[in-house]
Amino acid sequence: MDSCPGNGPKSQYQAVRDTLDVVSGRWKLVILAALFARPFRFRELSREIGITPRILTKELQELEQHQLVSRTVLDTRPVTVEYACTAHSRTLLPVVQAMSDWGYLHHEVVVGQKRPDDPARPSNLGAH
Amino acid sequence: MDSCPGNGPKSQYQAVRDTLDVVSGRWKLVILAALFARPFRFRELSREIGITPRILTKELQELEQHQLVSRTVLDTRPVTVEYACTAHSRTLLPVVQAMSDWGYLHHEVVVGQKRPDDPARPSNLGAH
DNA sequence: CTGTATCCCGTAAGATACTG
DNA sequence: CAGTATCTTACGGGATACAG
Repeated sequence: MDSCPGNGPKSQYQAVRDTLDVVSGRWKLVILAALFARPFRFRELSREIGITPRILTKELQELEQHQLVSRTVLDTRPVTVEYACTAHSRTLLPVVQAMSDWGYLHHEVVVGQKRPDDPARPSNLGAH
Repeated sequence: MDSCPGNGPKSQYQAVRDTLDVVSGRWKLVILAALFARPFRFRELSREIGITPRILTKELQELEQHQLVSRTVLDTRPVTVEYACTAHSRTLLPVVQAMSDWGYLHHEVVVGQKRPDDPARPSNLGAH
């Protein structure tokens, strides 16, 4: 209420910062985007998005601490681990969706052309 | 469509990455959030969000290169410079809005209480 | 006031190899 | 397969002082 009417002026920035603190780096939102589609096993996820094991481990641990991914050890032979999104992480879907949408848009603006496999802008994030 | 039905599987991650490449770091989206409310002068913006001049310069330059902020030199004495959001940057509003919303939500979840000045969740981003 | 110039540090993140 | 251990590099980002 210092300069602009209405409410929560600076806390608005703080809210953005709070979110950035949780999904910082250039991997967490990509990981979540993948897990929104379907669960993945460790190695599978690693290859899917092109991230090295070391980084993936760290990112997944941080996401787990924030209740944004679930880790399930499957009783297979050899043991496999499945990572999936959580109810809480699903509240981040609008963020990921908005970023995904904008990524397409910006690509068109900058490159001036659409991507090959882009029928009519999917939006199939929560479609598993 | 390697594994999941529908369309654009991996390009979805790529779209998120494209966006992250543009708004990376923990300042650009905060800067845009501020400029969505109203234009700011350099020093004013620096103080508003608590960022040092050096970083602010760099961030603004990068945003300018992506056509996400406009820089206007005002003929005052001494000279002042006004930064404002652009038409293109306004397309990022959903991203910033989603992040802002989630920041509030997450704060409530984690801290278990709302902020002082939070009547009913504002959403006054594009309200200038 | 609007920036720039240094100096400096912590950490994100990649490469590679290895263990259970 | 799921992860860990090092080692290394790049860069984001802060402090401070200075210039136009």
